[in-house]
Amino acid sequence: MFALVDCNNFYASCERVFRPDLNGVPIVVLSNNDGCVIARSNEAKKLGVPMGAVAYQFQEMFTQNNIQVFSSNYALYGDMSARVMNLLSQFAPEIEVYSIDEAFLLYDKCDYLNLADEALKIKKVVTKSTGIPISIGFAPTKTLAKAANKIAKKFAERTNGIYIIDTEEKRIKALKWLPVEDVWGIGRRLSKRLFEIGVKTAYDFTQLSDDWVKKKMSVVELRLKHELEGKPTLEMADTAVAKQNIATTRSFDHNYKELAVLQERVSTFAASCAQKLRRQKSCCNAIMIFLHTNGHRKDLPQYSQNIVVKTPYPTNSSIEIGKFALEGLAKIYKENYYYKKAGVVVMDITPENRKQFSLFENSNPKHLLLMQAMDKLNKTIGNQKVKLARHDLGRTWKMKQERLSPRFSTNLKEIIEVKTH
DNA sequence: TCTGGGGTCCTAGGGCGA
DNA sequence: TCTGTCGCCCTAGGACCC
Repeated sequence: MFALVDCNNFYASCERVFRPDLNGVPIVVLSNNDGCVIARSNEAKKLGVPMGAVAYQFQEMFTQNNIQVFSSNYALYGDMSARVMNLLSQFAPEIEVYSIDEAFLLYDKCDYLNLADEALKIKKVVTKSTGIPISIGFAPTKTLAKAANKIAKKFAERTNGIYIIDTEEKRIKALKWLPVEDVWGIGRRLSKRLFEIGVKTAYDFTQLSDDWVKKKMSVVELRLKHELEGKPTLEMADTAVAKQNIATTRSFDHNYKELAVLQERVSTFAASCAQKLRRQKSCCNAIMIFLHTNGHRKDLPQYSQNIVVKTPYPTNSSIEIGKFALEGLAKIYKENYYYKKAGVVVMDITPENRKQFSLFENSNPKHLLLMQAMDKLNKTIGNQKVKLARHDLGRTWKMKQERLSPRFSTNLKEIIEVKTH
C-alpha cells in the first residue's frame, strides 16, 4: 500500500504556525516579486480568490475582505517542510519526498498494520510537532493514493482528513466521484480531449481500451489507466538521484535595456546554478541562457531567445560557468529591447567524480579549491555573502517582498517573541 | 507600474551510419 | 558508387507536476 501525505494549504499553514491569531482568517501567499497568488487558505478559497490571481488586480478585494497577504518566505517553508518530512520518515520503511508539501510512504509487507490507526498516528505526530495540518490517502497504487488524498481533503469533516481505498467497491466509488481533470497526470489539454469523447470521470477513463489509450494518447496515460485500475506501475522514486537539469531564472523588478545589467544578472544566476551543481556533486557539460521581454506589454516590441553553450569540459566552477554564460548572453543580446526576465539552466549533468579530461582544454584545477573555500564560507557566514567580482557588489537586487513574514524557524534574530504583561 | 520558478518524461522528426 | 531502408541518437517542443 502507498500513502500520500499532503500538507493542507502548505504555505498559508506555515504562516499560521507562528501567528495563531490568523487561525480562521483568510490568507494568501504571493509569488516572487509579489506578482500573483500561489497559495490560499480555505477561507480565502471560499471568498473566491483564484489560484494565480494577479496581486495588484485583487488588492481591493483583499482589503475589503480583510485577507492577510504574505510575500513568499521560502526559508520558512523549506525549513517547515524538512521538519514534516523528517517526522514522516519515522513511520514507513520507505519515503519519497515528492514536493515541498507532499510525500509518498510505502507500506510494503505491512499487512498486520491497521492503516486507519497508522494514519491517525501520523496525523497526530505531525500536527503536534509542527502545527501543520495534513491529509492522508492510502491505496494500492500511487495514483489511487493521490485520489484518496483528494477525497480525504474534500470531505475533511466526514473523513477527518484520512481516506483509505482498500476494497474494490471503494476504488470504483472513488473513480466515479473523481472528475477526470483531477486525475494525477491528466492536465488541461488531455481532459479537454477526453471530455470531447464523453469521458468525464476517472471511472469513464478506465473504461477505454488499452489499445486506444496507447495509440491516441501515450504510454504515460496507459500507465495511468493501469494505476487507476489498481495495478501498480509507478514505483517509489529515488529522490537521492542527482537532477538532470538545474535552473535559476528570475523576472526582474523593472524592464532593463542595458547589457551590463543583464551581464550581472546572468552571471549571478550562473553562480547559483554552479553552487547547486557542487551541492549535488555534479558537473555540467552544457549551459542554456535565455532572455525574455515582458510578454504582457503588448505596446512594446517583443524578443525572446535562448542559446545552448557546450562547455569544452565538465565543470561546476562558478567562474567558468559564469564565463560561458556571458559568452552565450553576448550572442543573443539585442539592443533596444526592454528585458523582463532571464535565466540560466545547466544541462547534460555528469557526476563530479567521473570527469573526462580533454587533451587540450581542461577546467582550471585552482577553481576546485577556490569553490570549496567559497562554499564553506557561505555555509558558515550566511548564504551568498561571498561573491564573484562581476556580481551585484555595487547594488542589491531585491525582489519585491513587501509583506514578508519573519524567518521564525531559521534565523535567530527573527525568532518568535513572547510578550508577557 | 505591477502577471512565479523549477522540474520530469515522452514523442515526433531529422541526421546519419550500417 | 549509388540508392533505399532501418534503427539509433539527438533535439525541440509539448504535456504534465508542485
